[in-house]
Order: sequence, then structure tokens, then C-alpha cells
Amino acid sequence: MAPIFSTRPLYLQLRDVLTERIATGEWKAGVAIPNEGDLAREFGVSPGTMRKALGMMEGERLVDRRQGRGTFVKDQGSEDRTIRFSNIRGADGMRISGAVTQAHITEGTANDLECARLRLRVQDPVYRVRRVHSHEDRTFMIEDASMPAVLFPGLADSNGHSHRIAELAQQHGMLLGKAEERISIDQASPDIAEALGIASATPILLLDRVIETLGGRPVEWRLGRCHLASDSYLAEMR
Amino acid sequence: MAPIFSTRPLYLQLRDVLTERIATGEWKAGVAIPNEGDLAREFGVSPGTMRKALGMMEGERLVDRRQGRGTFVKDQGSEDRTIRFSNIRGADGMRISGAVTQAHITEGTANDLECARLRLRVQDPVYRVRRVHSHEDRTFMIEDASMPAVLFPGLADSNGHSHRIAELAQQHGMLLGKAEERISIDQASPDIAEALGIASATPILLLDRVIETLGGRPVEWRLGRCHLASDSYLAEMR
DNA sequence: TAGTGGTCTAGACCACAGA
DNA sequence: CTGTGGTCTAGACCACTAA
Repeated sequence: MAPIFSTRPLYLQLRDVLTERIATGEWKAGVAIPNEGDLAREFGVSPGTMRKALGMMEGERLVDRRQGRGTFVKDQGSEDRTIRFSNIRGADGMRISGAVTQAHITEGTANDLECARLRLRVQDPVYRVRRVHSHEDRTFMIEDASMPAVLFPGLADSNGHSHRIAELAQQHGMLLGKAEERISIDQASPDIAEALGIASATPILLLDRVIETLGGRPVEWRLGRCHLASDSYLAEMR
Repeated sequence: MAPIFSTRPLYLQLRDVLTERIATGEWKAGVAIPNEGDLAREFGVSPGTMRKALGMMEGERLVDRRQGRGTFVKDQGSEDRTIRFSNIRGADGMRISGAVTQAHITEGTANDLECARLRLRVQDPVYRVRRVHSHEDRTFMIEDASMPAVLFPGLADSNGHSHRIAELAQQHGMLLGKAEERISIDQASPDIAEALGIASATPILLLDRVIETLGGRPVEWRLGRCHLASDSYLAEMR
């Protein structure tokens, strides 16, 4: 197909269109999408080009492809996806997310740190939520998270919203990309120490994490105060 | 080409052969390799298949490909590659490796932890080396590293060997793949504290890292004791 | 201008899953 | 058995680089 309207590679344009169908929910989680051939015909491209677009989406973990079965939309709100941005692992090496007891969501305006991490301007509205993570009856992390309010319209008003970023993103038609986490050592303040069941001033991990959309826009900034005990933090490098 | 001798995908077989040429030094670092068409003819495959193999090698960071220029072998021993497995960053966000003052290499037999991390059997021979990392006149990390002796024949005998794992691997015809690092909090022992210029029992990061070859064989296990100060540890998640 | 990798096409056949 | 994605082929043309 001649690049009449855009010189951008066809397979990238295709990926964007197909990704949009997932983000909007036109293609639902867990459901098979049309096969390569049909999609290629629909868009008037050759099968190989469509294949390249779908392969790229598999790399972005938007779809699963399996020989003989088909191409399936991944569930972005599932447990897997929630755990994806937690590097804390139990003694068995499995990722831990932990049950969360939620304090209510509050609304406010961005402070300096929120502006820097979420790339906002001063006074931009944000939602804030505290999450307490427990695993096997032990509280191991207290999180204070902030999200740009523009991305989550009406979040504080209504009930029934999840506090988990993966579900929130799904509900608001956003797809999560990568995250960065800065790790340092902190001392537990009295209230944090009490919540974690440790002595005040015990050294703990300070986990400063920013999650971005697939497009690179910051979605959530979170400060986690974590007492590992027998668990461990595991980073992979490639 | 009919899969007479092997049912393994052609492009994987091609990747392995081409990778071997880099590992052995037949194709030297920084030098351009033959173009797609010539390689395809040499192996009697179609250009598209050769392209897939080369694309895979680019993903494994073995080569750089640039339109209009060619395909170039990456230098596995370069500064870039050394820093690749360090997640410590300065205030400017750049990765820090730091100058290393080397204590000499010693030989020994694997202890329990070395057996577990390097997948060795008890009493298997290992080389050990302590590295002291400094950045801008500050010592920030003390490393104790262990390597399976079978992979680095004659390492303790001769001089002139590097202590950097990237260079050592290159000299011994190995290509490095991924690494995993477990992070926890430790207290500085008196000798570590003195080396790091901090008070004894100051909380520090304990960095327990295993580097593997591209094939998944453990190459180096390292225990780093790290005092961050204004630097930070940065983990990426995808 | 010549040579490179990047994109795109239009098929073929194979391996695999499920009815 | 049918339909799926996986592999492989054999070209075409384009964008970029460097001489």
C-alpha cells in the first residue's frame, strides 16, 4: 500500500489502531481477535505486515498468540498484571502483591515531588490513596500513591472503584507500559513502624516508583515503605 | 530449505552459528559483518530468514544494525557492557560503575552459597575476587565475587587478567545474557564500615547478584555491600 | 552514485489445537 | 478434518549513509 497519507511504517500504524481497539474495550480481555488473514484483508495490507504488527503487540504483552489456537487479548486488570510492577518475592521466589486494605481516596493539588515524578504543573489536581499490603498475616508495606486527576475523571466521587492501578487503568481506557523504581534505605517513622509491626527507626526499604502508560505518560507515583523480613526484592537486568 | 537434519527453526540455527562467530572472535568487536544478502547466499537461505536471525541478535545486543551503514559487532568488553549490570545511578541519573581497586584473585572450592547461586557441586573449584568501587573520590561499594573455575581456565596463574566480568567473559569466549539481583538491608560490619567510610552498624544495601551467559549458565555470583549516599538504585520493570 | 538495512508484498508449506 | 499461527521463500521498492 502506497504511503499516501503517512510515511510512518504501516505496521506501526496498524499496531496503534489495534491497540486502540483493546484500550477502548472493543476487543475484550480473554477473547480471540480475528485471524491474521482476515485482519490483513480488513486493512488492505499483506499478511506479513499484519503479522509484524501483531508480533509487536505480543512483545508489549497486549496479546497472547498460540499456534493452532489464535490471538487472544490479555487481561490487563488480572492478578498477573497487578503483580507485574512489584519486585518483592517470597522465600519461594514467587512475586508477592499481598492483600490490600484501602484507606479512602482523597483529592488534592500536586506538591513539588508529585510534579517532578508525574510531570505535572504546580497546583494540578491529583488523587491520593494509601495502600497497606499484607501477605500471610504480615503487613510488609505501606504505600502512598498519587495519580494525575485528569487521567481518572470522577475517581473520588463515586464508589466501587478499585485501588489497584492495573484495574483503574483498564477502567479508564489506559494501557500500562513500563515502570521505574528508585530504591533507598529509610528509617521507619513511629506511625509507619507501628503499622509494620517493627521498632521505630528500624531501617526499611524506601521504594519510589513511577508507572507509565505504553505511550510514556506517568500514571502513578508511589512511595512504598517496606519491611522485607524473609522476603526479598529481586531486580532483573538484561 | 527442507528440515532434513533438524526440525529446529532455521533462523535459530543461523543465530547460533553467527553468535558463535562473535564469541570465538572470528568476527571482531566493532567490525561490520557481511550484508544480509551475502550471508543468506553463504548459508543457502532466503534473505528474509537471515534477516530474522540478525534481528534476533540485535535484540540480544550482540550486533548493531543501521540502515545505510551495515551490521556491526558490539564490543562486549566495553565500558557500556561493564556498566550494564549495575543499577546504581548518580544524581544525574546516569549509571555508575566506578573505578575499581583490585585485591588479587584467589582460588578455592565452592561453599554452600556458591553452589546454590552458581549451580555447582560441593568442592567444585572457584575463583574469588574482591572489588572496591569508588566514584568521585568516594568508596561506595565493596564486592566479593565468585566464578566457576572451569569457565576461566588459568585465571589465577597468569597476570594481566582483568577483574571486570565483561572483559573476562570476552577473553574466554563467553557472551553474557541476563542477571538477577536480590536486594536486602544489612548492617555494615566493622571492616566494611571502615572501607566505606561510615560508622559501624550503619544500614547498607546488600546486593546479591548472579550473571548468566546467553545460554543461561551462571558465570558470576557477587555480594555487594553498598552505601548509596546521594546515589540511588534504579530498577526497571516491563 | 553505489551499497546498506528497512519495509512490504504474495504466496507456499508446516506444526499444532480442537471439533 | 479445519483453522490457526509459525516458518520460509523470493522478490520489489524505499530511506539512509558515505564516498
